[in-house]
Amino acid sequence: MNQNVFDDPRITAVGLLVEAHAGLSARFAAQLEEHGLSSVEFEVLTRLARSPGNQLRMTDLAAQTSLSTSGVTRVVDRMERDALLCRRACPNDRRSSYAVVTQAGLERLDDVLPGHLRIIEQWFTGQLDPPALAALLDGLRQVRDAVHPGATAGSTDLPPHLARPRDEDPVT
Amino acid sequence: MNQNVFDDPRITAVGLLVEAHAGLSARFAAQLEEHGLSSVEFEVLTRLARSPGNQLRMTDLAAQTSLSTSGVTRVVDRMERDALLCRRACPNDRRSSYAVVTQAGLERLDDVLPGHLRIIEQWFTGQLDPPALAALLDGLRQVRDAVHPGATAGSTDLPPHLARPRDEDPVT
DNA sequence: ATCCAACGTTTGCGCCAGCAACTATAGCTA
DNA sequence: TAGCTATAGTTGCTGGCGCAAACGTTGGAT
Repeated sequence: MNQNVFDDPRITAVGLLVEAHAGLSARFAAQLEEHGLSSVEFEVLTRLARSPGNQLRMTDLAAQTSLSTSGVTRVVDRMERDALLCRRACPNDRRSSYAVVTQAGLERLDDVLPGHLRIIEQWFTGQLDPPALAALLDGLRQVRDAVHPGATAGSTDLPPHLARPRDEDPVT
Repeated sequence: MNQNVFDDPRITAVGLLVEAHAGLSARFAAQLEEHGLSSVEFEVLTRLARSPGNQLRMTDLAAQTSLSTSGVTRVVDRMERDALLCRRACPNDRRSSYAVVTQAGLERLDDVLPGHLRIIEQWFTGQLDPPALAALLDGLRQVRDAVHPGATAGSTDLPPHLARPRDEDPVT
């Protein structure tokens, strides 16, 4: 085993990405926990809250998160028990059901988001001057586009899966 | 709920980091699986292989990975069963034991590393021209140094799994 | 020498997630 | 209409992991 392999700049690069991600994720999780949310639950809340009618079908929710459909079933179970969202039958397709954020869920999100944004700024975006941040984000975007097929979409936000015009009623 | 919140550039930035990381991780996992390794096992192998004597104490291994000590116990159990490493009593401290990579473990690593490096180059470092890559890595390093608990020692009280006052990370 | 607090590791338990099997519905084809 | 296949969601099972308790060990204090 050649020791120098581990000094390969490619290994170093991956290490930086992984550690930056892990460090940020840990900070997020710590703040979310103060509000009684897991990272997954937070992601579910945001995905729903930004969707038309504050709702998504279970399958679409699974596609927008890193969860399988069975994982979504169980997260939604827990969050429904905690009154953060509720299931609603789909009128057109009796196989489907929507997960809909409740008022309590939206309020929880309102509680969490300011601190969440503050953390991003404190530990991530605020760590670099604007040109350096822009360069970082350009690089990340290029890697993301390469590695995440289907993530193209508008240059807008997280959900690459907006390219999933699954159902109708475009509210916003 | 204000819809514009989700278009906040800070949210976008985090989304890019998370998706780039998730995409790369998925590629890594796919290749590792071809060689019968999980990501955690690969990390354990690399951490041990680059340590003096190809060995680390369980606690130190836990500090260098994202695992708790109990997690390390179990991953070492599995890898010992698969003959990728073995435990060895610490002569100076009978509480401690070393995890030592076996020849088979080193060979497995040799099998995996070329493809691993190829994947990094194909989907990450090779996606950008050298100056852009340097800028990306500089940015990541700055964020890493900020969020990395070891680098910000003494400033905050962190959850136990974040508090890693050790020399954990010879990677970068 | 004894005590005791801290340490290293393992183990019991519970949570969470994925896979695959299952049920129910939808939609096409003839 | 009947039949076949694809789809949406849930559930049984399993494995991985963290927390906290347990156990042995260490090293310092008295």
